[in-house]
Amino acid sequence: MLDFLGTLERTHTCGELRAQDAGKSVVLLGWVNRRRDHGNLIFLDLRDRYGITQVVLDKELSLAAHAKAEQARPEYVVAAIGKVRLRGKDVVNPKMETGEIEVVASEIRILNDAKVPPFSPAEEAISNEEVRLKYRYLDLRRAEMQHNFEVRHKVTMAVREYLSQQNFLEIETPFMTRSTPEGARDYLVPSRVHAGTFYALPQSPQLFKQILMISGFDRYFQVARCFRDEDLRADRQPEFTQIDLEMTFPQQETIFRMVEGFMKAAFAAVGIALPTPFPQITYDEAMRQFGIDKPDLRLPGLTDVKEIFSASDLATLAIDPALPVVALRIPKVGELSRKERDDNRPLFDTRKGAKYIDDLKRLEKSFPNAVVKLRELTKAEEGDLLIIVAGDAATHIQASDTKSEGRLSEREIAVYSAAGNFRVELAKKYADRHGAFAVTEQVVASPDRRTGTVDGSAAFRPIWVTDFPMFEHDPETGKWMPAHHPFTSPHEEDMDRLTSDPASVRARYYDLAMNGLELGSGSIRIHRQDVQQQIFTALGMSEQEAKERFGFFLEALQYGTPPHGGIALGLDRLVMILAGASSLREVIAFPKTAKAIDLMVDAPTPVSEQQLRELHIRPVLKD
RNA sequence: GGGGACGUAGUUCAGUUGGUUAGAAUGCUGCCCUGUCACGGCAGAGGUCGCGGGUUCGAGCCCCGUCGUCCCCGCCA
Repeated sequence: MLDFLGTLERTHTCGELRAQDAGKSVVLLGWVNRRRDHGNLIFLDLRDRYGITQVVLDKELSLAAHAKAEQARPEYVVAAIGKVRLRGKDVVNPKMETGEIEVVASEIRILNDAKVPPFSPAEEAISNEEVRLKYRYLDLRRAEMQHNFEVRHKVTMAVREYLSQQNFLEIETPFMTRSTPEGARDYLVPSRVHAGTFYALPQSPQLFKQILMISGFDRYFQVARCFRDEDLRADRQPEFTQIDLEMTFPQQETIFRMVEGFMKAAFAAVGIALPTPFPQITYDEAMRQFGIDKPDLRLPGLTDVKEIFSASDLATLAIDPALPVVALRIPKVGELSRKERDDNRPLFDTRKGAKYIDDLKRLEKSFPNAVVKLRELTKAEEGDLLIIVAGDAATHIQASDTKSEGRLSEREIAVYSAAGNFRVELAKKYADRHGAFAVTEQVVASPDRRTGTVDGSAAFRPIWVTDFPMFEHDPETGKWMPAHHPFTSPHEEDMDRLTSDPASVRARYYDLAMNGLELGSGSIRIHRQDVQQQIFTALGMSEQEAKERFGFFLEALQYGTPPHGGIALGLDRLVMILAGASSLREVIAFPKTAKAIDLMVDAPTPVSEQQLRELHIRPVLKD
């Protein structure tokens, strides 16, 4: 039989009571975490968001309460009414925050029972994700998940607080908006009122926030939900949250200072000191030094080692002399066996004409001096893994390769990114050996974060990546495509090369990366209609076409648009880093599977004929 | 769209070269137990080996297909 709550009110949470509360009469309400039944003596561990407190039932002291506790099972919801008692010296539990006390119950009320759960929220060991997602409410009861969402809340609050202090206004923008054929696939919402037309869920509030600048709001931000109908990854969900902001009259540095400010505040909110300002690197430098546009600074970058080989050496090794020769170094990995090296082969991308040398012993036999110089240049220490990456001479530079004064060509990028991706893969694989990632885990797990502030300078390595190329070359169509959305402003001094040498044009576009993860990106926008038109022209988009796609926006641009710019940061990814999680699903309350299914509510589902008819939709199903 | 890993008790997993009655731990149920805290002891229940087809005297194991979960490429900022 279940009991009524009656007028009972909670006096303390289950994580609150300490030695100095001994003697107090208390009412605890919570879930049965565990029950230890010793016959005439029963221990109930009562759990809520705040912690766990041991409740004792002594048959001799209270027969009725003891009898109730006998019926209690894991995840029952229970009220314990009684007195706080200091535990005897030999039964103090130092592993529990409330371990110095216990509550001697005079009355137990079972407020609700529970089916036997498919897995226990009391266990730390995690069940398989399919089960976790189906029974998400049980999964979310686990201490780890409760902690993740506390982190998420604190980070969000700190960001809101900081931006609000800096005069930013939080303004909401529509979920039901207009489909724009740029970027990702849209999620569509059919209109009932207008047959055959659709709203789209926003991939980001991009155009709205720019229009808010035109509207004179000066500083806008939003904790904004975004929707993209693309295939998922561990760090990609179909709906995700961005800290989206935009401001008028900014220099790039103005935006950096804002973001650094709220990042520092967000980290401080969870007890981590993050030094500012963040370092900066240009896109080209990032590619040269890390082979990737989201460098992980916790490990050494690439080293240019072309000089260690003579021209004839390069020829002997079948290395293309026109392309970069770089070394990657992973500390403390030790010498790899033949088998280990074989196993690593699939991690290297040879598709775009890059190759690598990982057998230094063999190299040393023919080129002893080169290896000596290699060790010098890379500052390698004993036991560091060194691998040389270069262009394969057998793959000839194709006519489509993009050569432009001062910029990296496609094939150069191919070599750098093959090296950069290999570096990342090997770093993941040998994480136990180099220990650079463990530093982050230690800070995340540090208990000192609750009481004070932990130094996060080695564990969290943010970096601004600036001056991305304005255009990307599409080898299939031979056309120049916008590397970002087409409202990104080019550098003013590169404007005259828009059509003559598009590859050389730098965008006023920047990314914030941290620990090898892209946290966010933004840009200084185009505020002049004539410049916008030039960009469309450079992209081969006719005036007519531009009007059809973005007419409303081009119209707005003509009514006194101030210079403006902004950024959007992935809140989920930020929280993921701070929670030490390896998937976004750990920091999103109700996430979707890799096939974009919600296993708990079972969505998506078919809908009734009637609903479809009202929406003027007829499904076309493949057999 | 493509590649890979996995799918056996509620859960986590083992299951030999294809062989007779599919195991362990944990959870669950019952009984016992006054200082446990992952309590302990005894007894017990619990299986469509994801699903469908095939090979075979015989399939959890081999083959084909299919579904689901995860990771990656493509895609996506």
